[in-house]
Amino acid sequence: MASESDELARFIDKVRREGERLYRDLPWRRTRDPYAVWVSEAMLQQTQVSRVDGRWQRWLARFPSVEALAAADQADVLAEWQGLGYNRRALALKRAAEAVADQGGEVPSSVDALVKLPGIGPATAAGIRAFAFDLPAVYLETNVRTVFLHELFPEAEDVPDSAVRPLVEACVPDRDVRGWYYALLDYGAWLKRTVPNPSRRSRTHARQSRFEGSRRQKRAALVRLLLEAREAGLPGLSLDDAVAALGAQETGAGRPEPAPADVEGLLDELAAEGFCQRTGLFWAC
DNA sequence: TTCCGGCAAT
DNA sequence: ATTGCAGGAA
Repeated sequence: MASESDELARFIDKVRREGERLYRDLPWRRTRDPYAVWVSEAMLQQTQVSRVDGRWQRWLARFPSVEALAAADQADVLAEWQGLGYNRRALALKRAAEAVADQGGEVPSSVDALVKLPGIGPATAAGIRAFAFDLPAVYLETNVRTVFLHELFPEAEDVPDSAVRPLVEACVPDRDVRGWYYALLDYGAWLKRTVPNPSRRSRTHARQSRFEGSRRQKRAALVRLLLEAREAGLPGLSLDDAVAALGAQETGAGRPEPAPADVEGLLDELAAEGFCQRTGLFWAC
């Protein structure tokens, strides 16, 4: 009689086989340097492998260690991040590096210590544990979720992570945690190109609001303007220049130009988040 | 729950 | 024009 553990054992065998068949020799799999692995995890949050490849190498060449990143100018860090998206991740990574450097420079390996660092949540903490330290971890992210839903919840809809997580936990191997999760990631990534995205049946799955014309797009444009002003040797970005640039962007796209007060509000929010500092009618990073 | 970037594939 | 991405924080 087929027990639940038999089903799980067959599942594990299949994932191992598929993982071997579909193995991706990604650059960040060729290092065990915790900092380098951490940077890869941070970059890969909501960002495709194809875009991180190249940028990860360039980042490590420029900021080769926790100490180097901690000592770097934040604006340089932000500039190096451009194109990866979600600028907050760069700020969090920089701040976390400063915290780790203050604590002696060793990247922690416990989930508790990792999650205390800005920008590191349960998934990233588990990724660092598994890939850098080869330690047991419950790594539940989109590719892993895809595999479990496809294999173990083939018909279910609106599946909560609370139903998936115990299974992920039950599958954590005694040895080669790293290889197990590589297999899950590679099989999951392949599944999404092969069958209708199983992750869509997760309760976690959410559609994102439209980017074009969004507030998000304006924020990103302002960050670029701040970096350009700095690059040009200016004391900062003036409200007038920001209003003009954003106005041109919006008008060119057939949208109404934002009011100066709105642009000022966006800049002040960026300042409050630590992207820049305000002095009078100038914002500098 | 909502917000946060940017891009390639479709 | 839509989709989804090795998620985290407020």
